[in-house]
Amino acid sequence: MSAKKASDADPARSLALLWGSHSKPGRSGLTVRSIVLAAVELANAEGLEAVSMRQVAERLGVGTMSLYTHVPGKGELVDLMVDTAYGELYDDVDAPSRQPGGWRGALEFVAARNWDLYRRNPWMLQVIDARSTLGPNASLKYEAELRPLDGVGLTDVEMDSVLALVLSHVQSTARTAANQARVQEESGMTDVEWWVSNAPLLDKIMDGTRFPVASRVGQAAGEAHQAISDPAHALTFGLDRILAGIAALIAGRNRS
Amino acid sequence: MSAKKASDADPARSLALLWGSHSKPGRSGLTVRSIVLAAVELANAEGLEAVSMRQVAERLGVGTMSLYTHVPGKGELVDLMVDTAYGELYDDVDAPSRQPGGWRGALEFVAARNWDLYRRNPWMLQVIDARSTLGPNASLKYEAELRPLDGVGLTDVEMDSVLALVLSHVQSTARTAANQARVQEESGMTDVEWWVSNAPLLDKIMDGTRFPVASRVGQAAGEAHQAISDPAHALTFGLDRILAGIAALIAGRNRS
DNA sequence: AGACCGTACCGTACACCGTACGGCTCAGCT
DNA sequence: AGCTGAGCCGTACGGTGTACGGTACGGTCT
Repeated sequence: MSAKKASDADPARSLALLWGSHSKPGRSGLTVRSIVLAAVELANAEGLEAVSMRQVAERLGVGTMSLYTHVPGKGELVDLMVDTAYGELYDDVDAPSRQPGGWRGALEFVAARNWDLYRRNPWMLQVIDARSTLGPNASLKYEAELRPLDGVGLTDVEMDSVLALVLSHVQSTARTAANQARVQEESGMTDVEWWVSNAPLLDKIMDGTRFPVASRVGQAAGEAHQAISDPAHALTFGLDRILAGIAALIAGRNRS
Repeated sequence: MSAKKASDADPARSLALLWGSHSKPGRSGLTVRSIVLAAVELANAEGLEAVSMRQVAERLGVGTMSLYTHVPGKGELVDLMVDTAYGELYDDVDAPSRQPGGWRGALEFVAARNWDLYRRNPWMLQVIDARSTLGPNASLKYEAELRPLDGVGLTDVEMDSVLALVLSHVQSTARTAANQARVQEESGMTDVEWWVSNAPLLDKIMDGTRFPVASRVGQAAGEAHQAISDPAHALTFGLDRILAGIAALIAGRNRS
């Protein structure tokens, strides 16, 4: 009944690896660090689905099973990949706080940095949803992103909620963008090309009789964005609304 | 170079299946409909990863390869599953428009219905990100959700952006909730249990010296939600901010 | 009634995945 | 010089999607 499904990471093992000091070069140059780096490179070059133990090993010129001497399993390896990627985010823990524009400028900076992170490492979006084993870089990220919200009039719980909302928006938009890019790459067709090629069929489907508003709005949005969806626009549009909503909350807190 | 990666759906085939009238009972009772239904049941009962061609076939008391007579491949099957699930959403195309509270009440209704959809069919969250082949039910959904936004002062493009923002928020929150539930189920531990059991280690990590704000806020949020994150709270908190931001936009449009 | 044929059905096979197990090789210490 | 323990890895198992080729049956025409 308590099935251990498949390649799930053991949180305790991951934590130990994440915070431990692994510096045993071995006799064929294999290290936890080198394995994780190879896996990340592979993920960015050929997508997360290409990250198999066999492929990572091959990239390192090493037998598949050798990896298991340094890493308990694939799940833990993925946890390590995530924290490594988080390391790119901020130069130091006060980078967001240093931004001009107060909490608003800081949140815009945080959103932009996270957006860049996901654009550079699209594989994270397929992985984050699994769990969040908090390694050193993830912890630093949390601290760095919370600091500019400290002392603006929000409660501690509200600070967490506000940050979570902004991050959730960025992640969701980045996911859409990544999927769109992937589909285009796989099909070799841009959104526009796909749309015009399937237009006759879609016209029959989306006839203005049954779906008047949808066909009108879909048409307008499609022409405006030259695509089914425009992630960059969705990012700024959504962020603007969200920040306005947050500003109202803060104003209310400070007024009372 | 133009690699067909794995089990990706061919959009054209999916569209044909989605809109076509497939009603050929075959000689062992096998139908596109029955296959899709079995797959959805399986996904809800044992998770999306349990939906393999073999398992679906077994559930139907049929050989694995027999499915391929009715469905081109797994990708297309998943597309069919998604549109089937969308069928649960609204009784008719004017259900959201009938809600009290104007556009705001309608959007809250839309958010609630989509939230329920994802809670009932968590597998959709692992699938949606793949692509969005628009079947009949998806089209009806789009129309139903846009109608209450028609004539409130937004441009057509803004209507699309506003709806996308709300749906994106719900989906993102539902994803977090589903992952949390899955982790708890797999580990047999609630968030609280996990937290207290890993507390000593986490205390050493999140010491108030290096991460003062994070440890303080994390503590407060954890105690308030009795979990690492509280999806239900995140849903309403975020929706409130977003709707406030949208209200500001609409007010600006109507003032000018 | 008998023959035919298209389609539904399915058994087998292939290439991939994660990883358990057991054996080999060699660095470093005694 | 000899031993030991750790690094390394070849093989094997059960899972995946699906290509291929063969079987068996329902409906139609003679």
